[in-house]
Amino acid sequence: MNKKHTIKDIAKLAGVSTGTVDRVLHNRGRVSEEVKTKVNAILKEIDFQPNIIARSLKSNKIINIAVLLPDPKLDAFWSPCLKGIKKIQKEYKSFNVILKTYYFDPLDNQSFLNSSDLVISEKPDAVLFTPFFSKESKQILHQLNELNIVYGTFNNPIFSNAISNFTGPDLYKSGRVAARLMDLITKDGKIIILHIDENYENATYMQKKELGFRDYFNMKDESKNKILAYNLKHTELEKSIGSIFSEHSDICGLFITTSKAHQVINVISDDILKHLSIIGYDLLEDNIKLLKSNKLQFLINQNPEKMVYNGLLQLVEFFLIKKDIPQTNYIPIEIINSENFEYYV
Amino acid sequence: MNKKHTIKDIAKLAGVSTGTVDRVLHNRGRVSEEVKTKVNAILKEIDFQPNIIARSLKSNKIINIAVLLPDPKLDAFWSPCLKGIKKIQKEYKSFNVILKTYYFDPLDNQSFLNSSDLVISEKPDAVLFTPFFSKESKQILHQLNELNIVYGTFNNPIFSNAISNFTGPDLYKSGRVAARLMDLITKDGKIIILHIDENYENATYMQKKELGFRDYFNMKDESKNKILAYNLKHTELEKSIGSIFSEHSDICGLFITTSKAHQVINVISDDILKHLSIIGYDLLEDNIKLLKSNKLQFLINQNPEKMVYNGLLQLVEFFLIKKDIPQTNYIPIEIINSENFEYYV
DNA sequence: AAAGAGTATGTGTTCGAACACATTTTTATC
DNA sequence: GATAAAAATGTGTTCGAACACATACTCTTT
Repeated sequence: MNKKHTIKDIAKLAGVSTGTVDRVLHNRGRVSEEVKTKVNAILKEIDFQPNIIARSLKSNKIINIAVLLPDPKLDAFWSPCLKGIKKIQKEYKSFNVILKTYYFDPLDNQSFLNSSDLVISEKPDAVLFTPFFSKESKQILHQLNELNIVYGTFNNPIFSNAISNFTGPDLYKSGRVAARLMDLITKDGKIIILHIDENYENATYMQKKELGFRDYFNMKDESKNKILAYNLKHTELEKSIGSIFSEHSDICGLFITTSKAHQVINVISDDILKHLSIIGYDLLEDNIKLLKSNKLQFLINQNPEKMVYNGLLQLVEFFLIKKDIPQTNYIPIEIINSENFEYYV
Repeated sequence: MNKKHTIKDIAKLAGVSTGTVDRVLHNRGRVSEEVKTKVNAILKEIDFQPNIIARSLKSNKIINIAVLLPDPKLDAFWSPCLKGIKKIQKEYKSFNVILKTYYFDPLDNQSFLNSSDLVISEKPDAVLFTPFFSKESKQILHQLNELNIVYGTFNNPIFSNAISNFTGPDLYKSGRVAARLMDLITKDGKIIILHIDENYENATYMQKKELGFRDYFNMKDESKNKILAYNLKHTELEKSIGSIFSEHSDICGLFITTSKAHQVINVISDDILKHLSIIGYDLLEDNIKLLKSNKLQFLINQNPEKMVYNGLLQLVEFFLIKKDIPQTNYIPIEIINSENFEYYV
């Protein structure tokens, strides 16, 4: 009953030739309304799924997809992305899918534009990119739309009313997950939220994490904790952290909204650390070391590999099986502690 | 440069026909040593990778895979497995992969044997099954080996020296993950490990979780907690739990090693619950309710869907691309709290 | 040297969908 | 109603690998 149907079967059922079925399937050429309706009815009835194998064997179309992301050499957070790219490449090689990777300097918005120009000049069929700098990203989106290039974005959302596609974490939820963890592992005292980043746009979406974090605590009846937030530059970390701790004596928790927890912890003395609960982001080697030595209690994994993998999968399936590309595709917010990190690296 | 080569190219290069190339590739029929060497040299030189698309289009071999697991209607833990099965089915339908699911009663080892007999009588190419009852499972393994049926096991390991394949959690690690969580959310007091299950074999591997859990605490310098373990039957839960709590006054944490946390929590009064930290397993509806209402702090997700998906993937890839089947394939130990569960259900 | 067996190699069809091309049917125009 | 143009539909080839079948070549054996 789960028999595979072919266009031949459908042709027979509809009393037409395979060519006509093909025309109906692809809205190619002309078919009389009457026949069209009949074939479509049959297609629907038996839920016809064309054999992708045969399809991609025949069509020698090559699907070129470009991936644009910050250079992993400049920020280690991005290096797991390469695994996701390789995985897709391997799985879809026989389907004539070709991926090409382009980097930019995450501290330099001109470099972002240059790389995107290069991407666009090569006229790929689709582009997956990190909308790292929001103003420039909107510019790129505009170009891609003009040229009818399919695209997806990943890692951070971009606030644009242009119809977009995004694969990544729900930042608000991410903050709530951290808050729940923090709530469970701290007693009374102040909790400090630290945003460490000099990129303004980046800071914008860090705010979402903060909002989620605060909301969790606000929604609780008892407010055992007072929550304060700071924006710090990583170049002045030691000084800033020092002054925060001298100003507040009863800090019980730190929530670091970026992958830079290791930089923060490095400038805090062990004496103080002993009484602190710290939650950070991302499985960088330096962060994992701290997890192992119990200086850091939890990491939240944004899973860059999965982001890229899922993002690319959507694009690939759009071409291969004409699957719609969803507006947003949230990936799981993964809680990591000292005992389960190895499954995620 | 990364040009795709076909057997036709190779035939031309070697000055033979495609039929001969085919014979060399598959060691089928007879080919003179001379030609064989020559063709092999060319195959190696250009690193020939046959087009799996074309291969599976042509080969009308149907790959029949049977999946044997407890009836989800009798134990809800198993129902996510069906999603994993459907996913593989959909992805590999065009590759002529056909899956068939068989159930057994998890409380009845005869039913397990009956179902496995049925599976074997249908002579599938491969079988993925839960070795739920260990003695019977060894018997099944033996039969499968005799009949040269490829197989994989999932969910729980089976302790047999027969070469096997297992997809599932590292139970020891799972215990450690729980222990780390428990350590962070409890202060001084007793921690109770509860095994709830009437199946002896099942209990055997629950021991592994207990060992991991205990080891974590043993390896710490300070031993703030005393750990006790009990085996309970779910039919006598109320009585047993009652007597445990009347015997020990300073219980601060419960670690329930099965998916039955909801049953335990239901027989504990809210007054007592308020001072308890509880960690359980698996995202059953009843458990999630408790997570939401904060009566349960953490759940560890064994991700039945992923177990089945990964297990089946290994079998499918064995047939499709002759990929070796690994001995063990541990899946991530996922930490779930009230804020991130929705990504996993 | 012819017949036959065994070995080595070549050819042709197939899988299902895509698409170019061929053919038939309908419609418009005089 | 003949003819051309346009519309509708049918047929045949192709993608790359698998495999059945056909053919060619080699070596015995009489």
